[in-house]
Amino acid sequence: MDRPEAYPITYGVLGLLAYWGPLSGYDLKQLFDHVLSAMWSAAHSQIYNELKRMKGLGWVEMEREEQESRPDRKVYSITPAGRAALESWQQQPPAVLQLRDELLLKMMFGSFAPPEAISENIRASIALHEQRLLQYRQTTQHLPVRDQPRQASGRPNPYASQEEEDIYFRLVSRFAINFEQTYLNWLYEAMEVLEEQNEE
Amino acid sequence: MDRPEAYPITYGVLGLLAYWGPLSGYDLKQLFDHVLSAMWSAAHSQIYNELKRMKGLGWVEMEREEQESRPDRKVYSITPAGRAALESWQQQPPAVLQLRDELLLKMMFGSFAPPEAISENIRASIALHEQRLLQYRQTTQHLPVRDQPRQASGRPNPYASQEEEDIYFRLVSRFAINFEQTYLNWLYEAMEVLEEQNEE
DNA sequence: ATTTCCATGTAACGCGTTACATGATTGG
DNA sequence: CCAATCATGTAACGCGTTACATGGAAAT
Repeated sequence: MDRPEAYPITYGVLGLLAYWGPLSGYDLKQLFDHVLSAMWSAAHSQIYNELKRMKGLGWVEMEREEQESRPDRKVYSITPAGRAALESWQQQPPAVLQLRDELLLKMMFGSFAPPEAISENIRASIALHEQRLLQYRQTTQHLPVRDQPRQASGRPNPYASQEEEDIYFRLVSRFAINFEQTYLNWLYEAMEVLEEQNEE
Repeated sequence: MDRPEAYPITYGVLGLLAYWGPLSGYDLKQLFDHVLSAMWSAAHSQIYNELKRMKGLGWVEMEREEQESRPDRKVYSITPAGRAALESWQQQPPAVLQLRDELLLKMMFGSFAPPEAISENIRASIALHEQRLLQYRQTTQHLPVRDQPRQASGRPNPYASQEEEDIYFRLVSRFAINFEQTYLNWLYEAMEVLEEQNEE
């Protein structure tokens, strides 16, 4: 059977190139951390690998920007073949969501831990998720400028206008915020339940 | 630097053995699918590997139950060393939550897809998560009987009574349900937003 | 008749993580 | 002074997934 030539993370990189325009590997890492971290994370090493893979597939092109006293920026842009691949991917059923959360796992077996250990873990988790919630609410900071050049062949995206494009971005941001709020509510509730239990 | 001798999934198996009592690899797979799937999934091949690893560490013991016309059941139970490892794990800070969701990734770049493709993906996702929500609401079906034998050396769990143990189980179940509800609400909202957009 | 359940494993493979490697510039 | 930012890669490693392997009993 054929092995797939690309994976979700490949399309994550490709999608960012389609949406944000030409970007370097470094830029892509920033975007992953600030925009996609809620649904798919990536190490910088992996991003560079995906760029190499996609260059081999002809989905992206690379142009070298020379710089002094720093490594040259290698700026990647999506090709027509890349756009076709992105569209084709969109028409295949997505893999099911996966959640991996060691805190939940520890909570599940909380009865085998000293009560202080659990409380401490919950406290740390609250701090973490409060911070994330803040970050999601002001995502637009620290993002590379979106610079989508018009090509001679017409609009690069045949499916949506600039405004319509933002609908998706807003929807996904909303999800990230909803999720963090739900998680935090649960953490606070867990904290209360466990405190009550300790008093009795 | 030392490589860790165990991973979250190792402790998932270990915790189930501590909580549910002696279990076979097959039982453990059922429990993972019905109890832990919300926070950590596992293939059966991996469970058998973890059991092997833990036996090498002395964290579990195996007893063979002979059967006719079927492979023998190998029933594993946790050892005192295993309990110590579980408790020690509980006192270390948990790794941060990770979410991987290809649907969200596709939504992010929804402007590069034919609108019908997105709607179709959302519909399928709604069906999936409605089903999961139902499952979480009636989890206690299909579970192996919990059979925690009293040992000569006293209560197996020094931290919590039977009733207190269930608090954690209930808290985590509650989380799974909250999560699915939040996800579903968002999916329905996304559906509406996209339908409105198509009408204009 | 065919799917599901019971029951246990091995083998191949690669995505994703962590660590290694380098080095000038800027801000606190 | 020291940490962070900018900037790009390679190497090692293994967790986790998918596929392979087997086969009787029971249910639909």
